[in-house]
Amino acid sequence: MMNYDFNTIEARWQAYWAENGTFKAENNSDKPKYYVLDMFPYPSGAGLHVGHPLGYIASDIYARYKRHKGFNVLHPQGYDSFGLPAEQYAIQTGQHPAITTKENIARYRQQLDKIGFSFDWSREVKTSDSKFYKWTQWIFTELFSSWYDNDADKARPISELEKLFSEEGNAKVNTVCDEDIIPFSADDWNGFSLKEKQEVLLKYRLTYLAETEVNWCPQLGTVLANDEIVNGVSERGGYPVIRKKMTQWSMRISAYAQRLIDGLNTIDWPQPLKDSQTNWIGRSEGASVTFKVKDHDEVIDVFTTRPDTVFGVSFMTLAPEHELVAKITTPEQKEAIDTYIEVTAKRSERDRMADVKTISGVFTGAYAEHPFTKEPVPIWIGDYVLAGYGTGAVMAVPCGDQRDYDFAKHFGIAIPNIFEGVDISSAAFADKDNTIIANSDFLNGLKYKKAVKTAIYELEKLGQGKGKINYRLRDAVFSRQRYWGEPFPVYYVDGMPQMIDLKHLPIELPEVEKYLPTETGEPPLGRADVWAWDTLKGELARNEDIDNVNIHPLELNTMPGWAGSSYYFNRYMDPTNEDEVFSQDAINYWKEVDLYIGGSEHATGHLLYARFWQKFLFDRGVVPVDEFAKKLINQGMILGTSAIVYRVSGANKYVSKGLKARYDVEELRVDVNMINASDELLPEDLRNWQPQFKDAEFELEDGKYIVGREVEKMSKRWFNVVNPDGICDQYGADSLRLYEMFLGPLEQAKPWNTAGITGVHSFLKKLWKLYHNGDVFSVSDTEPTKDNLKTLHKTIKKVEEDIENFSFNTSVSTFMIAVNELTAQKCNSRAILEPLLVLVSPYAPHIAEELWSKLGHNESIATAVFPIFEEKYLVESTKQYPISFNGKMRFMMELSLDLSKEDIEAAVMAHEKTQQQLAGREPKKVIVVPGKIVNVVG
RNA sequence: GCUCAAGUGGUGGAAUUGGUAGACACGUUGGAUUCAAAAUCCAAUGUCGCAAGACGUGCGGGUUCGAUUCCCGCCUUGAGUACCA
Repeated sequence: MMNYDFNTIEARWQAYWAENGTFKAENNSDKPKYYVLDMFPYPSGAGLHVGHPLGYIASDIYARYKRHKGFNVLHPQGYDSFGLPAEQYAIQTGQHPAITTKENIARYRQQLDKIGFSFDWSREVKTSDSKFYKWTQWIFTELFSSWYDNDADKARPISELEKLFSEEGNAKVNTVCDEDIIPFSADDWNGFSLKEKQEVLLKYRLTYLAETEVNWCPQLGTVLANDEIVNGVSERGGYPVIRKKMTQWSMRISAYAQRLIDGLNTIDWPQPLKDSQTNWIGRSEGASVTFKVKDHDEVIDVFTTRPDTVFGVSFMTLAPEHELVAKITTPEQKEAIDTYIEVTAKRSERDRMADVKTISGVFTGAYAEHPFTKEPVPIWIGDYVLAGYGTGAVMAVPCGDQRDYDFAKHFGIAIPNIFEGVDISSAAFADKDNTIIANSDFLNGLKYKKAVKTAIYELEKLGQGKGKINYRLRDAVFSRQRYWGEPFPVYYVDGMPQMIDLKHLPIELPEVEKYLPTETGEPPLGRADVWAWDTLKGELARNEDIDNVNIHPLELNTMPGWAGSSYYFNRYMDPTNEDEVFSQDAINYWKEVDLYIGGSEHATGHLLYARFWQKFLFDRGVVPVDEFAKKLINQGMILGTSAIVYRVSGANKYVSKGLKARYDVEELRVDVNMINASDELLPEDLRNWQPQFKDAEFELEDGKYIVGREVEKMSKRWFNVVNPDGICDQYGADSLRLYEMFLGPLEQAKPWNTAGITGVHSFLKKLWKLYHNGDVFSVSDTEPTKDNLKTLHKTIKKVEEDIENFSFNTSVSTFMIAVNELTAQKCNSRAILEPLLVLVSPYAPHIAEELWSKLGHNESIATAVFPIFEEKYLVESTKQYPISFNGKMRFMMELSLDLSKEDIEAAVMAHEKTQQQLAGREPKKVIVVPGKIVNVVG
């Protein structure tokens, strides 16, 4: 009866926590606040496997620890519930995505509840809930109503820009906007029609509508953002992606490029993640240089990081997509150019990336004029120049850039050398640090840095260039031709987008009979009949152009997956507020996430967009801080350990791993849940697993069938998925939690192997026994012994350090040692066993609660105070030797061995040199190594 | 190619950051208990060696009384990124 009955215990305490709202966070408290957040999951149909909860367990331990330490902890959870899989399932089955999503969420919740997390479920959010996406839509309208002021370096209301325009035109406005801005005066502005004004303002807004070249995925029937493309194919599904011009909503994230880089210095995030964001933003300093095209009015702007090499220019290269190509190509070259463009356009992004070695290009027949020498410079096109980076055109300096060099060699273009004392007969010279410029007029004899400055200065004098910082980061396309996403709060009048006022939000997703694009190529929302019309009437009434409204006055695209996840962390602070996205009281109390745990795969997606929105909301005074997460930890992936059986080719016979070399065998993956701790598979289990194995024969080694193992991603197709529910049923949630932590360092990828869980499971049984005498719960009020106290305080110290350093794996070992020691000491003293439970409780909360209540407590252990470490219980047993040298008395402590005072003194004197290095520092202890030497540690 | 991270027993991994390398756990072997199994408990388990001992943290050097830890040069693996002008 008094056995460790984890199933009953866990169910009891999970129910208790739910009933008593144990983990409900208050929005104000005398205690200091602490906000621990997990990246909320996408509720997929497959449910959770043991890899998913890893980060949740770590954050849960930390959240529970912080509670013990006296913090008011916010630890919420929710669902990123808009997304493609539910939509694709809907397309195949006709099932409404809302229904599948609801089912999946229920399943997730059930699985999460089984693990015993301390989530405050009263704050749950779902991005697909209209009560939530009302605010996603509102933030969109706020972005639309804002522009970026470079002088103030922040976003400002668009009304202030209109005022500026009406007073002084756009000449003095320093902003991040579309490139094709035409100058106008205040008078011009005031004379513009309403539509003209709207057209102009659209070029300045932080979210804007523009015809852009987008990544179009025909199979998915939608556009993708750059971070949704991996190796030239779609991240989801792996389908080809082509470039296509479409009118799309975009987010002017490029306005925040510099602040997104700078902000990284103020937050405690993993360096690799910061590096990858810095890399993605891709800042490079250089100059923009304007080349005039001979016999044309056109000019070509290029971006270069090496304006110092401007005299080395011997040709220019445009991207095949460059808009000037058609205008400047001579009649003689037209055919060759057209053919080349056609061929390049057909090559998919992937082919182009795979084939970087082949040099190709065509001469346009046109020439540019060198800004200084006025010499003609031939203009080529070539696909090594990317339309999407810089201006899509380069000034080619073959002596200084290897790609230009290869291109020049291939087409027999001149390679003038402008570097002093450098041989460029076989390769370009790109070493900036050792550059001395030659053959370059006013730049002769200058080193790199000075030459860059001088070149920019001279270009500015000519009005043909200026210093420029270029970013790789592109504005983010925000439209998706999908059904299962947030509808835009947008309608059109005379082709111009209008925002729907907050009082009419949310604009809810309409019902449609099919989830596919319409026959006319409109997004799925085009299937709904003038949806949300009632909402719109009020909006439209205030607009005099009501007669011009098109058939579909509403925006038919939906928002991308990252919309809702870009601010959800703030919404948890006040999740049920219907009047505001969150109250100022709530946001000023919680401010930001103190600890955020999630996967590193979101480095250039979610985590960048969320920082962008946070900075925008900060600019507009909605949030008090401009970085949303102070500290971030990436948990490593848990990998599956697949099990492999070896089938003799052409037979239904399976040979054990050690015998496979004797046969011609095929490898088959089988369910890992059938394999025991020594990689053994019982033939009977395999025969029963799938019909194809029913009559299988086996050749064993030493009477056993041993499988091969392979570590790979946990996935249904490899039969290596381990389900947390099964583990909870068999060993308990506490065992699962401990084992996930015990597997290895949190941030490291590591393979799962269920076999090892017996170790932590038997620890829990030993812990249980420590509080029992036979079958009877038994803890005494006897004074703890010195050894008892030493064990306890050693454990407090280590566990506290471990949690603060997020090395949860080692504290599990520490607990095991403690329990073993206390068992050996036959300790049953309440003064030891009570604090020990508090230490264990973040890791194994259910067993801790059970024993805690048996100790007579009425309150949950979650409210208990973390025990305080006292050094005196550890040092008490060590001996101290007074030692003098350099005329000063020093205190030494011998740690582990019985050496005489003389031995130690002699050893110390023998190493005076070391002592001198330590001059001024007070030595604290001596480490003694048998037969060896001694040193003083400061 | 570039950037970053990491290489420790049969396995996952420890090592107070320069101080007795291999904690803790899995696995393996032997033993106790049992009619038997499960469970539990005890012992052994880096390599070579009967032993004393020697050798051992990817490889080669260096600093140090002392190096898994610091420095230099290689090798390997993993992750990210890639014609970025």
